[in-house]
Amino acid sequence: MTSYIIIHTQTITNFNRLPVERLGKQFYELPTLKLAEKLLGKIFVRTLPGNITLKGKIVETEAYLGTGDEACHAWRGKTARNQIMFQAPGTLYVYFTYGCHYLLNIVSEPEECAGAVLIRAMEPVAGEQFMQEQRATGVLTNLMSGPAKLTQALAIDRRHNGANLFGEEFYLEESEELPQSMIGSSARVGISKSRELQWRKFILNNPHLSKGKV
DNA sequence: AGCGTGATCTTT
DNA sequence: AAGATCACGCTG
Repeated sequence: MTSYIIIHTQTITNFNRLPVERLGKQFYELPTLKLAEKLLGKIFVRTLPGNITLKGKIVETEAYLGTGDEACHAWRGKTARNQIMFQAPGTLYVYFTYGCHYLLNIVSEPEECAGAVLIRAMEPVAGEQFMQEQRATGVLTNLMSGPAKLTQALAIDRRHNGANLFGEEFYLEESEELPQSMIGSSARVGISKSRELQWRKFILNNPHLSKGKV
């Protein structure tokens, strides 16, 4: 009799709070190209000191694979720069390029096997005010609509190379499954090698995609 | 369409 | 040691 009442109460509490699940390690244990698609629609969460929480929905990704992909930093093997790409799935690979930009990748493939998914664009979901200050613009579609824009909006830089998505500072939230009909593919942007691979994945018609291609 | 900016990798 | 390239973004 008593236990029945407790169960009833818990049910109502859970219903009202609509709990959001964080994605665990098994989520990242997918082939890189598959992971690049499954990441679309997921919510990337980044917390900062002072109770600041920034959230963005991933809308554009690119797959990079250590073997058979000359555009991948690790295609020739492990170096000081690319060693993070050989770590466990769910690790963050952040690198510096063009003298002023940081790019964010989520490491894929088993340890000692290089692979990663570049996060190319997000749609702001929370913390827009902080992002607007970081980016020095008020235009929402210009906050995270590019791989270097989103690291600036989220205050991500070389300090975060090697961090992972299983703590309080960074994690991914589950979201509704995205229908395959909403996913587009194209060649990756800004590379000269492996142009034939359609390894860029994006949510069709989303206004927060990076500029240039459809 | 052009350029800044600096780390990384390749070639001499 | 020198040179080329670069998973980009902004101005013009």
